[in-house]
Amino acid sequence: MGKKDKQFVAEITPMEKDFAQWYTDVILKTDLVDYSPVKGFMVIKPYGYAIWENIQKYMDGRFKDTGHKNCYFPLLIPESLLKKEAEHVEGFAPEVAWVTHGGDEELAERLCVRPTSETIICEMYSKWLRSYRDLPFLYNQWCSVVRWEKSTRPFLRTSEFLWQEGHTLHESYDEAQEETLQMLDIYRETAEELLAMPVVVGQKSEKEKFAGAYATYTMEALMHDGKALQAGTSHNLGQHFTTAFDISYTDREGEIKNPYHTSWGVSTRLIGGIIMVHGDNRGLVLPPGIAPIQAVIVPIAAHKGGVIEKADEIFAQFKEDIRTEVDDRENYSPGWKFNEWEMKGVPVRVEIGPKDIENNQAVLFRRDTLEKEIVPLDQLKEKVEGLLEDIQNNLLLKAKHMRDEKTYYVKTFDEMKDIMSNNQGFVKAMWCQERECEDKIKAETGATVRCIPFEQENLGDTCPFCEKEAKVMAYFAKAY
RNA sequence: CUGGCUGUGGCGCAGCUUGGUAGCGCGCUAGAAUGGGGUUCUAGAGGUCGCAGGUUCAAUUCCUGUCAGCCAGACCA
Repeated sequence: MGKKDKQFVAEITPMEKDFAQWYTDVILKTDLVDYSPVKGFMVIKPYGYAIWENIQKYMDGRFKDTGHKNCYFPLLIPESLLKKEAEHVEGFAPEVAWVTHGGDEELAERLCVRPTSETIICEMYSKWLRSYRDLPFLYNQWCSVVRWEKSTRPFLRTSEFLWQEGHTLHESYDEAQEETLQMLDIYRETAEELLAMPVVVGQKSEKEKFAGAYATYTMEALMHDGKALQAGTSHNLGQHFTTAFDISYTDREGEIKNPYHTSWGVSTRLIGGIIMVHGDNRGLVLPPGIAPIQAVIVPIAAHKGGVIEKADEIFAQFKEDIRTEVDDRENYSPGWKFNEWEMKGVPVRVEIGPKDIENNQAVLFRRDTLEKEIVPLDQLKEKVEGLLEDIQNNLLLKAKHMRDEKTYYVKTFDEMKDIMSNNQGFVKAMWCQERECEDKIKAETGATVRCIPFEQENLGDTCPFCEKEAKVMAYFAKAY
């Protein structure tokens, strides 16, 4: 094999060839995660965790700006609590992990590892709430939860995953509904502005809604392979839990009332979304907003006089405002480093070598378009800052185009079958909203109702799948 | 959970059919040169073949079980 053949592609399976393998190659080779000895449990390595920290930082700020406070509830939940809300247990029981022993002694009541914390939080809320003056409760926690999954993939579906879960109580249904939609909107903005990941927002079908919810709202993103990813959900839980857990308060008129309840969450799954929305055959493409390293400085011929010094100088100039690193490793060639950092998705690369120093310039490379540009040193920082902004915007645009290209309108069941077997992507179609019809679509095409979008379009009067009267327009897709 | 494939130094693989206790490439370590798209030379280190049983004088190789990974379903954030 000649020099020219030894390219990046040798490392990563092209996505057109095998998308699943591409994903696995990318996450392992870019050091985001590793497999642990326990099935379905992943180790998030520093480079992957840094992405999560950036997501956390942004979202935590948004939560606090809207009046929420963080707290922490226990990992273990007594079985009796989990069972209090009937629909909820039924939904989660099959995937719950149980603690049955403390040391050698069997516990009198087994404890489940939280699959989500509604029950334990409601138990505590019932102790805390007394008066309408105490409302609203606006709490959030950052933690991990465990769901014993049958087939797992790092970030997309793991038995343990990191997330945040907000749990709020309100006086009225309207207020709870407003909270539910407000949080979904914050999720949408996070996806679009921070992750450059366009999403469709709307309501889940009865079948797909959260176990125990009155209504579930969701944001759905479309991946490069045409599959949809549920990227975040916000639930209006009505009074289902607050009555089951006997959470009550005295209202303004002196009457005992149950409050209205919401919960909402996003998880490390978002990272899987970023990878599959922006990535290409060279590896990751990280939006500057969450990239652990926004700019990497690669010194060329670093042993020559002044090069390292100049690289350090640029670093010092950048570091306050741009997450920057100097790659001064001596044992790798510049070409090797270029490929390495491209694979790791660093948005901007600064190349600085003897020739540049002579000309008072540096070479800038942007990961999204793979373009190079020569820039005078005195404009370098502002140019990089501009590039980062530009890349962030461009990634969102590109992703929107990709999604639009893979979004279809469907008027007949045959068209739907055709799209699901070939192209794959989002399908917009009218729908009767009946469970039976939903099951049939799933069985015959593999697609599920992703959501009933807030932005409705009228495509006709009949449901193309069962010929009954259509009630709404819905998005359908195969999902992760 | 069902079906298929896989498991051999850090990574990717060969060897197994016809049992006789391991080999290649990359990486790693040391030194030197090189350095603008995965650089070259020299010298080294490193595995008992996922795990547990079984068959056999002898198992990486054959058999059984089990664990883990991948793919496709079913189920689910």
